[in-house]
Amino acid sequence: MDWLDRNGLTEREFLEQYRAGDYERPSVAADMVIFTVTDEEADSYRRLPEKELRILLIRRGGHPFLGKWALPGGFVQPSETTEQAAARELREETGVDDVYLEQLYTFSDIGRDPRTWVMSCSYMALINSDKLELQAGDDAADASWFKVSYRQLREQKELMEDGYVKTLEYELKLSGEEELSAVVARTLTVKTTSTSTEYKIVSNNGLAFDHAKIIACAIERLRGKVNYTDIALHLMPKLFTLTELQQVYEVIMDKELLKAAFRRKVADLVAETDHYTENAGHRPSRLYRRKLEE
Amino acid sequence: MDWLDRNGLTEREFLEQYRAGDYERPSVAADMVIFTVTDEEADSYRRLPEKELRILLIRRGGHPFLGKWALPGGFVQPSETTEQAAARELREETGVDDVYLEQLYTFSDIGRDPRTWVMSCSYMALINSDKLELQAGDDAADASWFKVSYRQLREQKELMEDGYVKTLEYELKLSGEEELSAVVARTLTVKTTSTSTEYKIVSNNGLAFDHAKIIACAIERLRGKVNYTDIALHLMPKLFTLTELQQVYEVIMDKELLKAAFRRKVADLVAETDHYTENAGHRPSRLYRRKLEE
DNA sequence: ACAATAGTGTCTTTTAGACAGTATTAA
DNA sequence: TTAATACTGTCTAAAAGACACTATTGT
Repeated sequence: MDWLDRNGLTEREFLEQYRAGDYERPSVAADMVIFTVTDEEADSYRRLPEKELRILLIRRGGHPFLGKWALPGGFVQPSETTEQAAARELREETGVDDVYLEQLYTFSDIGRDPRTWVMSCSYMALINSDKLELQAGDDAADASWFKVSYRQLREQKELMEDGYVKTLEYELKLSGEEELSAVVARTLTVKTTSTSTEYKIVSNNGLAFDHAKIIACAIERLRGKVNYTDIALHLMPKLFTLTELQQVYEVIMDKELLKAAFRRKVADLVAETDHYTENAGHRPSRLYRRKLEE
Repeated sequence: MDWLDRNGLTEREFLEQYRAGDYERPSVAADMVIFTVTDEEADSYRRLPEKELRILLIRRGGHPFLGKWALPGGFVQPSETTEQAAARELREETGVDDVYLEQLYTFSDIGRDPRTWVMSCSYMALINSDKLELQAGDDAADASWFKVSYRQLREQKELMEDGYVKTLEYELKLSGEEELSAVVARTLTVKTTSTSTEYKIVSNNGLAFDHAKIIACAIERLRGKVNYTDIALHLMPKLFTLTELQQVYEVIMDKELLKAAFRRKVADLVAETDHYTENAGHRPSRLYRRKLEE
């Protein structure tokens, strides 16, 4: 059936004569928060190394934000989806393919890019330290992994006639080649009729664009999902001990967990192997792998 | 400090001479899944009316997809964020303002709009039946509320060398002025190294563009959040009974709940009032309102 | 021997599920 | 009186939190 529109055109005829209007269009970038977990140097030969949560940043070589650190990313091409663009950037930046990738949020504040109208469709990637090794031969001029810390600083609640406004301030600290920091405020406006959340960058030291917001968004998503999905297992190497897995949960949540309860909880996310750690300076530990079934 | 780039320009100079490149840019639309809950007619004077979950669709008056039903939405202007665009569309379509609004996902499949390169930044809005009343005087030519049903049809698991692929098919049925239906498949690819999810429209009867996917995404978000947030309360009028609230949870989850457990669970999301239902043909019920604190 | 981690057992507390029983209204 | 919903109490089962105890290694 070929329906005619008010000009008497079929759909095919309409599409043939269609020309994109002259109205302005935004550029759309795919920006990525790439997480990994690395080992800190151990204090003593007996002690286990501590885990660190790290993200990849790239020092900007041109204006705007020359010299500041930005998330890896780039503009989406007409021949690809935002997800494909993110995967492409990931490959270009880290040489890594086939990893966990999840869309986070699309940021579109006006003026977020001083050059022109640019939206950022942001993604989170999780890669494990195994894959990180390969990345030795990357050509990214000034890319570097930064240790992440994200802590609540302040909480404030202001009552209104019709509800209240709650402001939570978080401090984001990134330690690596330089020390970067930012304060991001999450404002929760609760009214009888509606609820809305807004993120704002309160202060920013060394990060480009609104990337502090994007990083905060990624950490919150990661923290939220860790407790009810197997997402954290994408940060683990092929074989790992349950203690290592617990350390990863702890570094993500920034909170200590009880061993027995933790093991019960992850029991059906992992499968045991017959391998053990060796030469650890203490009792060997069974190695596990991610369980696919279930 | 004014850093110079490799061409010896300060940031201000750079921005002054900057001109957006000639590369192609996408149009970005903000499309909305607007949910509300309405009462079905009661069978008997004693019986409570059943609740229905409904979304707003608009019949397309021009190509492409002439005559098909589409989500309310429109292109984002350079002077607004995607969220502002969504709020503007919502106001235009329903006359309603100040409601719960949440960004869902940005869809960017190539060819999703046959006219040109268009991404859709999708939003979910929840409005209560109180506000719906006002909407009488809307001028939307062919807008109509459709009852939503979304049920799993089939589950299939295919083992691979390196993991498995699980396909879940859901049937989306929309009943209103017409009967629309679509089957959306969620494909979960689980490999040792990565996990990814993909949505695909298997069949589609009466919906425009990839909107079946967007609606499926919205329902899944709504279902996911109902159990651990107070999101469902945004679908309730100012005053409501706990049974009504339970009906709303049930119609969202498409699942019956036990009364005692339900009441315990929502106990600290609501505040009791001194009002009661009247003339119900049975024992009156206490009316509650959404609790803002906590 | 000992310093460290590995791993398990069990008690308590909290939360969820199940179901039955009593209460109250309009017609 | 009756057909309906309103509301509460209590038992059980499952999950989470807390902590203590035993086990095993390399130096």
